[in-house]
Amino acid sequence: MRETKQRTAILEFLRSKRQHCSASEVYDAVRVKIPNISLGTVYRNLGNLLEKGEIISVETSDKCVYYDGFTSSHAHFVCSECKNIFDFPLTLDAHKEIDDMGFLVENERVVYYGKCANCNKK
Amino acid sequence: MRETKQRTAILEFLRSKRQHCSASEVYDAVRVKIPNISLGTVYRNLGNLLEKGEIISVETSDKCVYYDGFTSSHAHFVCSECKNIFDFPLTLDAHKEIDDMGFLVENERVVYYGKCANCNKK
DNA sequence: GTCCTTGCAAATAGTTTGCAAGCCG
DNA sequence: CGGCTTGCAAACTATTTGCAAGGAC
Repeated sequence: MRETKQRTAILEFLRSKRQHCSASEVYDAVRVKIPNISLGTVYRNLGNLLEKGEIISVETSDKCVYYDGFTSSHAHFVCSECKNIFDFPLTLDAHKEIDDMGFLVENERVVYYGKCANCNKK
Repeated sequence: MRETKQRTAILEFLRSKRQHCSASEVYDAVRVKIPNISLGTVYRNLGNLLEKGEIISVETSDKCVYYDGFTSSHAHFVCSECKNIFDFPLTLDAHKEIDDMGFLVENERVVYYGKCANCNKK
């Protein structure tokens, strides 16, 4: 994978922004630095980075995919009210039972849906 | 929610088929019984049933959503090799810590990606 | 009869892709 | 230089939606 200013900018943005972003949010943000970058390039790079494990993705009930530059295993909580996404640590032995059956877990995605502490109070 | 033959057929199919299906698989299956049912109707009903909690959905790395008529909480394992989706029970206290922080978990989605026991052997 | 639901077809929208030009190594 | 990468725009594809006709209650 070659290092290009486009790819670097995308990765830097996702890592600096401690929040989950859709492709078009990444596009808008990176366009500040590289005004003529194209959406296609953003998608291609997000795909590459995902494949190399440099970023991860989260599916919400929205139709679009969210990307996250913080890759260490963690669970996501999606608030149905304020739409924020929160991070939580993952319980380590969650898939022990599955391992024991001979399955190889390469990746796990844990997403909780509900109301965050703040919205739940109201 | 009115009971229509379309909705009944869709739900029956998803419940009888102990497997996860995309909208178009549901469409194809239901079309055997109701030849002139439309894809739009399938999508509308899947949406309704999802909202009422009569079915659940799974996102895989594919771009389409899979539906499941077996609604009791369970985790999914998606095999990257044979593309099959396996069900596993969920550890019950997985989100205790999140509850304790005042968050309300209404729904949880746990998906493991990797190689199933069979493909892992090869 | 009311109004939710359907079939149809057109519209959306996120994402992917083909291609010629550009740039990294 | 070679070939991965880009910008652009057109193509795709899953899903949604407007509308008039149909059917459940």
